[in-house]
Amino acid sequence: MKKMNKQRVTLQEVAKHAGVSTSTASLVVRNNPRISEATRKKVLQSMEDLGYVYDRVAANMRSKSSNIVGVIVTDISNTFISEFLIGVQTTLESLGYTVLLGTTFDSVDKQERLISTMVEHRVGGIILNPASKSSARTVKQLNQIRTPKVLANRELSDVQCDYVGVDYEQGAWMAIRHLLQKGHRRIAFLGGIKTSSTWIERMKGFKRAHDEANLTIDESLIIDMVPTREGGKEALAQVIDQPEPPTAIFCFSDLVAFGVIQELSARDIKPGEDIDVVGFDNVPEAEMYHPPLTTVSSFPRSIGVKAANLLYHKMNEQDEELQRLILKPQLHIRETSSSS
Amino acid sequence: MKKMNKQRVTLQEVAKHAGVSTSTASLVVRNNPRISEATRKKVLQSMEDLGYVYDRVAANMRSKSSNIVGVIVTDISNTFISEFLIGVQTTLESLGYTVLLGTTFDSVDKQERLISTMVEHRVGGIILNPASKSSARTVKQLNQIRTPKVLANRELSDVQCDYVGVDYEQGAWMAIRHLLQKGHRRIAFLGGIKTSSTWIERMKGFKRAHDEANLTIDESLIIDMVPTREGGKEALAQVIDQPEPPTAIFCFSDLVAFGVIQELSARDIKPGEDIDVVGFDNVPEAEMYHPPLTTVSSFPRSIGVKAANLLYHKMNEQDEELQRLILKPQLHIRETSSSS
DNA sequence: CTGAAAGCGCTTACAG
DNA sequence: CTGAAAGCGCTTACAG
Repeated sequence: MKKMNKQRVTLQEVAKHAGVSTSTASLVVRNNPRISEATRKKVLQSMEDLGYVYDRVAANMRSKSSNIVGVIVTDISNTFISEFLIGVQTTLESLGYTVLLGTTFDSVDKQERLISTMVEHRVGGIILNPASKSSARTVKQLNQIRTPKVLANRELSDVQCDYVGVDYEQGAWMAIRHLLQKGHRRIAFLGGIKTSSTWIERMKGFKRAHDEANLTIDESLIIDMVPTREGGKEALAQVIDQPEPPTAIFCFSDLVAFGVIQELSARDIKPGEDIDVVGFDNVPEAEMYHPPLTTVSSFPRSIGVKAANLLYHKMNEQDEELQRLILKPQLHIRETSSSS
Repeated sequence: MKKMNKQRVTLQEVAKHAGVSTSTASLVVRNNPRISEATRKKVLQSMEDLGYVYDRVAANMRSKSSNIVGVIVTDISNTFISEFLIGVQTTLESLGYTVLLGTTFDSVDKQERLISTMVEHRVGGIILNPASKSSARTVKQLNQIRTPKVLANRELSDVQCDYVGVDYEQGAWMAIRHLLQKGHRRIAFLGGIKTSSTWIERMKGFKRAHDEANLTIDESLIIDMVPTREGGKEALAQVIDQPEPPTAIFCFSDLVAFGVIQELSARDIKPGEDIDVVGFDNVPEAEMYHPPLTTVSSFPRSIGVKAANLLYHKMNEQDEELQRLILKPQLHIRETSSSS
């Protein structure tokens, strides 16, 4: 809580200096066209002379509006999220909004507090990339707040809310079908939290591809684990020493895949030769990795852009209809699954 | 600009409902201890009953304070920056502040606009990771604003401001000395903008190490280029086809090094065998890269934490003394320079 | 320990 | 096209 020592120049002082009323000065700062050119110039000159700085806080307060948007994400160090955030930011900024950022690190408690903080700060809208274990309490909280909001990357059932994300099921299906076509019959699915919609959707695709090939899934090859590099390592360790280890691995995310590959290398197992690995997200590193990682594009930046635009509409129109925007994923076949 | 349709419950209504005065209610929300337990309970109950949400905007407005801090960075997709941002965010959040985020993408114009926006939003303080080409105008703007501010990662001469960063000179010196000890005599320095303090500091270390070994620097081996993967590729291309190519490469950042390695691979030159490569930053990918990259730790997260703490002090004490916090870097020798 | 009044710096009706 | 007054939802002195 910082006390401002130096007091600001107010619009009133500007008005007095320019010899006009405060309301006239107010119209000038807001570029209202019904002010004569002469008056406008006079006021602008006074603003310059006095070093006036517009006070958006006071303005927003009185007009009961806000050009701040709250954006809550799980983890900025995750490339997928930072790309998403860039999409959100650039779009909102170009629309004249500024981003109030919160990071949950996937903690539901933190998420709850951040949502409250955002509402207390009277943001005009909220874009939320929900924590993977978002609970019934979160749902209740979200349904209560009247601030326009958009969910991104992960859907929450029972929340009446617009949503932007990728068709995870389709992405997983494409990846698995690719592996099946290569002749694999024992495919592991590593990483991700079983209760999260992002995992469930991938699982559907995983299952659908198996069903279409008349294959049953071996549950012991499905390991639920935090979607991080460490999680990937750990999940791999659990699956690789089985009597019948998998011949291919579908990873929840590229980050998980990097952990998996690292652990494979530590065991002298060569990805792309001894075992196939597929990731999800197509982060920039995937292409540069050694070996380059087969993965599914999920277009985080586009998701960000679309989420921002959607929120913008929500904020500026009384449009009641909920929207769900689902982007189509794309499979990139690289060396971790290219040898045939 | 979003108009709030549903009107909020005000503190006045809460007070009336609880049968106390507004000022008493105000003291309750601020946890002032001089309110009796009975009154407090009554008011809290009314808040609950009415679904009251504290309005920080109004509170900050009246008390002329702010618990929002503006953080302006060059690029979130850069791992160094996102790590820095995590340090800043977690620290500020634990101190009760929320972050208003701006990204300049290294554009000075954008930076200027973002600083203005932050000030107009009356942030309590600003943490700025300056764009590399920050101009005299930026300096003037920064010196004019009275908001407490801390510069991070890149120093601006002529700006009266606290600063937190790494000892880039020392880091570069360590890297070059390592290469010289390995017997290299023609070391290139690729990437980075010559006018930025981060480049200048590295150059000093580069030069000092050469001086100590009584070696002169070949200017043709120093290529100024945007510090990105692309910049690394391009810089390498300029230097590798010389009649006397370098035997080792010192890169401005790990990102540049990744570009350099990629371009080397494309030319079938093996980093760590045919040519040595050293990066700067020690991003998480450096260790995972193929081959693992020798690099210098610059501790972005610690920089973020320290910048946030420093700003916190600036905001809460009239401490006039400017501080410069310079972290010591650390050299990590890995495969791109380990064979001897 | 509690209350009535004024004010933070704007914008919003409403007059002219 | 411009002005005087009221008010956004709080907190701040100042009384009691």
